[in-house]
Amino acid sequence: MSTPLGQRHTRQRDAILQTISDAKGPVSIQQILGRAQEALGSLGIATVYRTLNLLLESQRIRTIILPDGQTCYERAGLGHHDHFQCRQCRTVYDLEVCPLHLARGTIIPGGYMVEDHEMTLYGLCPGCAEAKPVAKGKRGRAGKR
Amino acid sequence: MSTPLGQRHTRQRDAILQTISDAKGPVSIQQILGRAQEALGSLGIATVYRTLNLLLESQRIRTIILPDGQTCYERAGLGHHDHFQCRQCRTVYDLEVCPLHLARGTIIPGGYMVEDHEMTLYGLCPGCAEAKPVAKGKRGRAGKR
DNA sequence: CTAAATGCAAAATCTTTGCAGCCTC
DNA sequence: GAGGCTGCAAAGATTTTGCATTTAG
Repeated sequence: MSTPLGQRHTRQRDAILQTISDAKGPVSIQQILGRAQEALGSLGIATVYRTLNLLLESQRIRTIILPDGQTCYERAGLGHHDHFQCRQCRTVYDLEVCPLHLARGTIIPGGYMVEDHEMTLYGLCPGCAEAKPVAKGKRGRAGKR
Repeated sequence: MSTPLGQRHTRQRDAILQTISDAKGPVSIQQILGRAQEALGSLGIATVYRTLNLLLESQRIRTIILPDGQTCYERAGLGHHDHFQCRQCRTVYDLEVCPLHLARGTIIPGGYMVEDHEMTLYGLCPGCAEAKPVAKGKRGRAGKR
């Protein structure tokens, strides 16, 4: 009861938190498992789940559930931000600016008083937009088959 | 190949689709099961899942996964709309107007080209706002979260 | 050396599937 | 009356938990 939880520093926890911190947006459990396994050589899925729950309890990470149902995790304390998922590479990014201009407390049509929101935007990320430069005129079908 | 799927009309399917149609927003499987059971007396959860999948395949309903992970269903063909969940009664409503003013194709800071979005707003619905008329001067439980 | 952490496998959830009997058409 | 539909229970899939062994401090 006195000691602030006898948490120990292990390679596994290190790798898991590092994986989340290194990402530029929310990452899924499978991504965490895969990337951390690369760094460790081996890692059990149960350890990942347990570690994530520990990190959640200690408020070091946050759960993000995307509209497609994918459960992801990201560092906590980043403040409000929306997410962007690229339709091409499927990567999820954190957005720096919130495109919704709606003051907290605003009442919108229907009589709803808005306090907060969660949003995921979809489209093309810079990398994919560059790799696939619009397909307006010609060969939009760049060597796909 | 000629008949449009030998689908039959049953009390169960009727009740399930009716439940979804009657709702003013997305409803969860448990809500569907509960409400349809009230109307039918009995109903197996497997039938609900099977019926929902049928309705999904025939594009009569659509799946909505809320940021809290809850999987809900709503009638299809309603066009783009965002959702609003009341913090008080937890009900999810369809919004008639989209509060995000962002033209399709707009490139936002970070270089992301936005095509679409999914958003859930949170706050107080009219009913709950009325039942709980602000708590400004009085025992305001300020800074709750 | 002691207690916490890991990893495996079993348990708990949620969703899908197999099958026998029921009910539309 | 035939074949689709329902309901139960078993099978899958995902996440959590129990326990023996390993490991941090």
